[in-house]
Formats: sequence, C-alpha cells, structure tokens
Amino acid sequence: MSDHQLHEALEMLRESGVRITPQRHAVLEFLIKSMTHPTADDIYKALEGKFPNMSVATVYNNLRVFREIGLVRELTYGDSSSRFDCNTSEHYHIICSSCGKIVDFHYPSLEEVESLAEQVTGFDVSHHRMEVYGTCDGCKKVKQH
Amino acid sequence: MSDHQLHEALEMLRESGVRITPQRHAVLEFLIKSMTHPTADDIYKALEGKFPNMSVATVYNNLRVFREIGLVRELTYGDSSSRFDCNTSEHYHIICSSCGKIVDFHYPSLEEVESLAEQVTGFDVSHHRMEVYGTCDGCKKVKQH
DNA sequence: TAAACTAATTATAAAGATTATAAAGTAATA
DNA sequence: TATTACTTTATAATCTTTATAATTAGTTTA
Repeated sequence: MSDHQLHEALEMLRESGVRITPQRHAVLEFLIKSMTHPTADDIYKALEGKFPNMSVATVYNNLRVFREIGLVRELTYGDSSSRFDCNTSEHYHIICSSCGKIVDFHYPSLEEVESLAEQVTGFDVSHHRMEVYGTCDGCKKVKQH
Repeated sequence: MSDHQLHEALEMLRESGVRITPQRHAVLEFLIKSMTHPTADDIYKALEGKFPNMSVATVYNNLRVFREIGLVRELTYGDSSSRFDCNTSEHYHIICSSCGKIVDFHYPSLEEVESLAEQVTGFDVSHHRMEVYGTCDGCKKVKQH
C-alpha cells in the first residue's frame, strides 16, 4: 500500500525534474510510512542514524520541495512547530488536546461552507481547513485514575 | 458598540481579580477596536507611541492573561506569528492567501462533524476549528492588471 | 497614612523553529 | 572531460515567544 504511494511520489518528483537523492528519498519514505504527522525535527532525529552527516536544513529544504510540488501538506497548530502530512487525499484531522495525537477521519467535503463564504465575503475560495479537538481514548483513561 | 464590549471585558478582568493597568487597558482597547486580527508585534508597534517604555513581554503577558480568562482567542495560521481575536462569539474566518487579510463570516456550527468524529475516533470532542482560504476582492483586481 | 504584600512591568537573556548564505559535493549534460 | 545546475552541509542569522531577575506600581492592612 504505502510502497505504491512511495512509487507514485517518486514518479511525481521525476516529472517535476527534482533529483532523487538518498536523503530526499529517505525523508519521503519516512513521511509516507509514518502514520503520525511528524515535525521536521522528528524526521531529522529518525534519520540521523542512517545519515549521520545530514543537516536539519536538508530536511527543511526537502519538505519545502515536497510542499511546492503538492506532495505534502504543512499543518500548523498552536504548538511551536509545523507538522507534515503526506496523505494528500481529502481528509480531516482530530487532535488530542492532552497528548497531541493526531488521527485522520473522513467526512464529505464542506462545499456548502465554501460557497456561502464566497457569497458573503466576495472572495474567490480556493480551499478550507478544519480540525476537531478533544481527548483521545488513552488520555481519557489516564484521567479517570 | 465596541465601547460596550470594552466595558464588559474590563468587568470580566475585575471579576477575575486581574489588575487593570494602563498598559493592559491599552492592549485590550486596541484589540477590541481593531477590526483586523493583530499579531503581538502589531499591538506592540501600535502602542509604542503612547507607551515608549513598554516591553514586548508586557504585550505577550497581557495576551496570555486575556486568553486564560477567555477574553481573546489565539489564531495560529500558516504564517510565523499568532494572531489575536477579541470576538469570542461563534464565527469563522476567511483568509486571503495573497495579502493575509482576515474577514469574519457566520455559519451555523458544524455539530454534525463533531459528533461523527466522536463516533469514528472514540475521542471526547471539545471543539473544532475551521477556516476558508481564497483571494480577496482587492487582490483579485490587482491580479487582473 | 505608612508599611507590607502582591502583581505587573521592564530589560534582558534564552530557547526554539525556521531561513539564509557560502562552500563543497554530486549528478546530468554537452 | 568540462561545464552547468542542483543538492547538501555547516554555520550564522532571524524571528517569535518564553523565562528570569530587578524594579516599579497598585492594593491591603495595621
């Protein structure tokens, strides 16, 4: 499943004329295989075993390249650092206010909101973003004790 | 209108046992009267004429106090710095991807999304957040030329 | 009102995330 | 092979936000 996704992503890079270096490949692979939504630092730490000389700047550079191509989305929440999401298919996120865990969920796209906003404000709407916040199962149990 | 809002906000501060200092009053007043959603730095710059000795830390301190009381909401968008919104009534934002302008709009709360997310993920949902992105009227015109 | 206490402000430093720059390395192409 | 463009590394710089300590100001109490 994620192998197929990786393959497609590499294809997109090639088509865009972006070189596929070992570091770039590793960052991409880690992003696709990770089910969490890692920060740049998460990725850096995860790969420093394999690439002891890799610089943080390389992680950021590659994430920027991926974002520009449309391969990843950058998620900015309240906390200090951005998170990166490789799943570009339509989905929303629910975030645990207690431990920061992020879980995907699906819901039909909120087109009605977009068209209303367009009418009311006179903007040309391109997209929207929505997240739900709450307490995850694990944190609920911890709180009960 | 905003005088009334300022009065109510000051009342809330008093009830919470928070001192109303000149700087605090000025930050609050600026937030309420400004129709934009300023960053901490915007506020700092706007008030440095009146309070030449005011420190940035004071602005942040006061914003934190206001947030803790529930007087303002902190908005974290893609750009580097947080924005602060004094309008605590239910509403959503539409943001211009080109110039960063933020406009409020109203829409019935998305309770259905919250309850579905709750069922699917097992979270206890507390709230959600949604923004619409697009191009504002001004920027549309600029682009046409 | 004066003394004591508490909270707020200032000035400054520190932390953390991200971006910029220059030099060195690597791949692609003619 | 020589040239070119792209990528990485190392490092410094920037920017936002938080932390700390000292000072100031406001509030309470005697």
